Amino acid sequence: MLIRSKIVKTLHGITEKKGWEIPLENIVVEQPPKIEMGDFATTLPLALARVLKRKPFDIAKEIAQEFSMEEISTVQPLPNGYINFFFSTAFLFTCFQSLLEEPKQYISSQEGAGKKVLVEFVSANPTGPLTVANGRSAPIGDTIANLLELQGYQCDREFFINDMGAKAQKLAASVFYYAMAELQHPVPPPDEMYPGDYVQTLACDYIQKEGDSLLALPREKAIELLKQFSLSTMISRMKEDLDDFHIHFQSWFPESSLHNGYIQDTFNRLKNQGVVEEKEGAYWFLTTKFGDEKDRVLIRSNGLATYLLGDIAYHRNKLERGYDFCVDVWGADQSHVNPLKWALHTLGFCEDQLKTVTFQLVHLFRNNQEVKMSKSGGNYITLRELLNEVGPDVSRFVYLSRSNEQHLNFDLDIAKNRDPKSPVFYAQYAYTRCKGICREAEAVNIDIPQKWEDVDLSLLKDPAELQVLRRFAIMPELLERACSSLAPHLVTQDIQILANDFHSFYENCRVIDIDQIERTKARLLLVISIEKLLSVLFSLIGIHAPERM
RNA sequence: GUGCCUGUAGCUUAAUGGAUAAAGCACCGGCCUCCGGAGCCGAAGAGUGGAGGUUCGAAUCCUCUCAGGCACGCCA
Repeated sequence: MLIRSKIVKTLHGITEKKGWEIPLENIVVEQPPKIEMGDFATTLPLALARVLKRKPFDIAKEIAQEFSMEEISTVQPLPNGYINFFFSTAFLFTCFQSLLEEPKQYISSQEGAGKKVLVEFVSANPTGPLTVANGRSAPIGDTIANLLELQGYQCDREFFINDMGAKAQKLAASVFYYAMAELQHPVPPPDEMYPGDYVQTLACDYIQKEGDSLLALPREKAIELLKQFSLSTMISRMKEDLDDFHIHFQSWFPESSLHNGYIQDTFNRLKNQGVVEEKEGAYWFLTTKFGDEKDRVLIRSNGLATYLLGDIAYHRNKLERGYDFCVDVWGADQSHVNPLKWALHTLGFCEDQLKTVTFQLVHLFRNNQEVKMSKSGGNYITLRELLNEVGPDVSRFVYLSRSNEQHLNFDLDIAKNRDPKSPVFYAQYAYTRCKGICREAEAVNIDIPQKWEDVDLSLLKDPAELQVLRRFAIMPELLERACSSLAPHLVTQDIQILANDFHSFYENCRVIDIDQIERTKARLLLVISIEKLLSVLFSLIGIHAPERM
């Protein structure tokens, strides 16, 4: 059990014993704003003051007297009504030892044991390349999945391929136009030409592979073949991009696989629940019943399913595959969350089974100028260009440096050229320094301890050393919070503060000192632990841990 | 016009309704005879766009307002 929940329970026990009525969930235990204020604090006396009509300080003193936990050495009631808690040295050493033995297990929990989760992200339309805008979804979804796995969930990553839409059709028609022109049999251009140079390239690639075989086919058949070719080409390119971004999906789920009656069946179920009505030749989902401003079309008057119906069917399918819940990572331009939730509710699912994470747009800056992008105008920067320019580590770190709901300003000049202003170097440098210290220790023939039994931990008593130990102790709580709030950017923050603690320790405590060999060993063990913890945290956000820089 | 998101130090950003709003960058002042100075320590700098309200307590919740972004198709 996490230490914070333990403190809450202990406090609740005291209130029960005293006959003070306060629900467990109203007991606030939080990290104080400043390190001098301890490792945890509670505002319980403030909450009780009004009910009991007593001074907060008196209540605080009374609670402090009753409070006893082996992990807590000092319980400090304060005149303003707070109670501060300080970890005991024994607890700090216990955490240190667990971290050293199994770093990943140390920061994980069994919260989600036995539960299956599907994280769906990116799912970009396969009619164009991944861009820096929809690319933001990739590290967010991947890190959320990593965090869920850390909390014990069995987690799969899935990419939904929208291969049945009008956009795919439009792309195919444009490719057809270019292909026929290339084959000296020009046809009139489609009403709407798909933008982007890659469209014409697709036509040429097809001809290179298949020759002039298109000419022998009827128009519809030719367009269909070009569609298959174009989509599979774009998808394999996206796979390559994501691969270089160190992101791997367990499954790539094509919408077409639902077009075997499953979508129709989903529609019938909704209809049977009385939330569908025929109007003007189309079938509408009566979302106004749920408070929507207007109803939504499910089946168009031409008989084709809308994107919404397809997505409803897809989510039904996901939940029927046995996942306890789904996490969807969506761009802010996706606006059908509520209709989707209402539909799932109508189909008998619980609304909590769909958790959506919305992220805002990305603004790119170069030379202090915003780089304007517009996908419909065919003017955008691809994820591939970003990867080539700044590399996957910096890209992932910057993508995760703001909360999802904030617009992200991505400064290419700072990100590239290994500019030290980029926070990723601060963190990776900490890791490199750890490695450097170990190399130095070996160079002067000091045996590097591997187990805590080999050293005298009580030699670690400098404030900077204790600060690192306290950070170790709190780390599982920080990650639990990042996971439960589906906020991957908190991990980059946790990395920053740990790196900061390490750099301070490094400046204040010289590790290698041949005149104090026992203390050197204790400090080396601390360095090794930091290195291990950083390495696990880096893997959570998918960045590399460099031995040297 | 309607809906959603966002306005915090010169800049980029933190802050599960709680303590004197926290960091980094830039600026200023210190720190390498010693494990990588891509670092550390210190100083200065905001009362959270504005106005009300709820609360013992608000950057956080509510109302109004100003500013920016996105979405508002029988597109996906």
